[in-house]
Amino acid sequence: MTSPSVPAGAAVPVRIRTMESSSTTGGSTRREATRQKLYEAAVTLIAEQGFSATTVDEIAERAGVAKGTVYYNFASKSVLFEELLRHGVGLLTASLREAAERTAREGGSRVDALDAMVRAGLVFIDRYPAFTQLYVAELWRTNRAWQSTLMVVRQQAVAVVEGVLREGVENGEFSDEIDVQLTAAALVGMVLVAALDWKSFQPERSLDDVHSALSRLLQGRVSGKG
Amino acid sequence: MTSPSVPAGAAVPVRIRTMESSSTTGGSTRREATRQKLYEAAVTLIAEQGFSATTVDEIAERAGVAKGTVYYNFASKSVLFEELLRHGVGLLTASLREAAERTAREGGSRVDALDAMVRAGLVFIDRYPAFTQLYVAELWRTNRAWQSTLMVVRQQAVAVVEGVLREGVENGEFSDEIDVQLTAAALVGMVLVAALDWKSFQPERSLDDVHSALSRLLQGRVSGKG
DNA sequence: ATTTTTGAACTGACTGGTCAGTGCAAAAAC
DNA sequence: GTTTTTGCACTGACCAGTCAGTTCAAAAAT
Repeated sequence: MTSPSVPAGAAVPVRIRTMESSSTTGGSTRREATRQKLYEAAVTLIAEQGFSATTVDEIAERAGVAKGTVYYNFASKSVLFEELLRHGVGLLTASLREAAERTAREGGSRVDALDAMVRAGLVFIDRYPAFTQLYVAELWRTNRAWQSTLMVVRQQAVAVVEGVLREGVENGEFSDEIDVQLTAAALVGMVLVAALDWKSFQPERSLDDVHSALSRLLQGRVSGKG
Repeated sequence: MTSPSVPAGAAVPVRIRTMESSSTTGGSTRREATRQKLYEAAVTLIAEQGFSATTVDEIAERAGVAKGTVYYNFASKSVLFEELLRHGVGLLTASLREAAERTAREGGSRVDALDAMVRAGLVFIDRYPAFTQLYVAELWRTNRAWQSTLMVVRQQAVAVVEGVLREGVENGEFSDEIDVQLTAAALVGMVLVAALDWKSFQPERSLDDVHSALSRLLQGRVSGKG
C-alpha cells in the first residue's frame, strides 16, 4: 500500500451541480456526470489525434478520472467512441429538426427552412467543433468497427435535409429535377466545409457573418452585381 | 516457410527508358516504381483505417515489398505520408488549374470555369477516391506532425478556386458582396461531400449525372419548376 | 449497505524503426 | 570476352517500447 491517495498534481475533484438530473437513461446522476466528462475528454483528444492515436490513459487523465473508471463505465474504447458518436449526432439531428419545424410553424418557405437548418448547423459546429472534426474524419472510412453506427447516424441527420427538399419539390417550390439525395449531401458539405474552414482559419468571424455568406450562395445570389 | 530469395510474384525489373532518366532527383526508375507502389498501398490502407491504425508492415505487404524497403525509400512512416499528400494534392491542383485555364482559353465565363472545376474535382475524386477520403479525414485535425504540409497544400488547391471567384468579382460577373474565401471553401465542400457520398452510397451513378446535379445547384437553378 | 471510483500492477500482443546481410546489373579490370 | 568489383535497392529477423484491457483491494460517495 505504498501509494498515497492524492498523487502530486492530481486535480481536486470539484463537484459541480448541473441541472440535468436524471430520467433519460435511468442511470444515476453521478455516473452520468462521469460519462459526460469522459465524452468531453475523448471528443477533443480524438478530434486532435484520431481514434487509434488516442490512448485510454490520455482520455482518463484529461477527464480527471482513473483508468479503471473508464472501463467501469464503458465496455471498451470502441464502445465509448460509438456511444459518443450516437450522443453527438443525436444533438445535431434534434437541432436540425427543431429548426425545420420552427420555420414551418412560423409559416416560412422551404428555402427559409433550409436557411434555418444551415444556421442550426453552424451553431452546432460553433459549439462542438471537435465533435464535427472527429465525425468528418471518420464518416467516409471503410472497414471500421463502428461503420454501421456511423451510417445509421448519418442517415438520421441527412434525412432531415432530404425531407425538407422533398417537401419543397412536392409543393412546387423546388424544381422537380433536383436530385434530392445528392443535393442534400452537397448542402451538408457546403456548411460543413465552410464552417470547418471558419473555425480553423478565420475563427474571429461572427456566426452571422458566415451565415449570411452561405445564405447568399444557397439562394443563388452570387452572379450579378450586389 | 522462410521466403526464397525470389518471392513469388516479385516484379521482374524491366528497365524502361523514360525521358526522365537522370538529373531532377537522380532517382532510378526501379526506385521510383517502388515508391509508386508504396504510395498506392499506403493511400488505400490509410483511407480505410486512418494513419495510426495502419502499420508499416501492412503497407509493405500490400505493396509487395519488404518492410525494410519502406525505410529505404522513406525516412519514416510520417514522411511517407507527407510525400503522399504532396503528390496527390499536386495532381488535383494541376487538374483544377488546367480546367480553369482551358475554359478561359475557350472564351467561357467564370461560371463556366467554376463548372469546369467542379467537373475536374469530380473526375479527380472518381479516379482517386481513397486519396480524397484520406485527405478529408486529416485536413482539420490539429496537433499533428504534418499539419503544416496540409495547410500549404490545401491553400494551393483552394487558391485556384478563389482566383476564379476574385476574377469574376472584378469583372462584375459575380456580386462584389460575396465572401471569396468562404465561398470557395463552401464550393469545395459541396463537391467534396457530394462526391464522397456518390462514391460511398450510389457508386453506380455516372459522373455526368452527378455533375449535372451539382451544376444545377451551383447555378441556382433549384427554386421554381423544372 | 450499496454503488461507484480509485490507482497501481500486470499481461500479452503489437509496432515503428534498425541493421547486417543478399541479389544483381552495370562498370571496371583483365 | 571473361572475370571481378561496385554499390544501389531490397530483405526480414529482431528489438525496445507502447497500449488496450484486466484485476482487485481499498476508499469514497450516496
